[in-house]
Amino acid sequence: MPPPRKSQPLFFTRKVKEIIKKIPRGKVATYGQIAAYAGNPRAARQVAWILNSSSRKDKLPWHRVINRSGKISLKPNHGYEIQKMLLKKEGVEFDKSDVIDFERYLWT
DNA sequence: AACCTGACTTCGG
DNA sequence: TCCGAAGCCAGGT
Repeated sequence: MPPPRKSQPLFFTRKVKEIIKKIPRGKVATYGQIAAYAGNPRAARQVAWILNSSSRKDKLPWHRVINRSGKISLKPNHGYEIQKMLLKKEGVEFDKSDVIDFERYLWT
């Protein structure tokens, strides 16, 4: 007989992880965008939580996720510089205000 | 077991 | 046009 399955609600989390893994190298996505793809346009917050919670163990490209303003949401000395470095490493450019150009780098 | 919080986004006044 | 509040899911206290 089949083993008991984990609770259903993890659907979103799983979906979000799948999507994040699909973000190609050198591209970025926003929290809201990912949430929308996962089925809940307003679940952007959970996306952030998932990254903070499972980015390490699931090897997610967390650095490719930024906020709607095209900027990094992490605070300086709390990952901001690391994320910026990782993106630059992939060829993503930042303007004078540290904003990423969606026209060029947003993953659709 | 209930309440709080979080790397955000959107809607209403 | 700007500011305040709600919304969403899961994990931690």
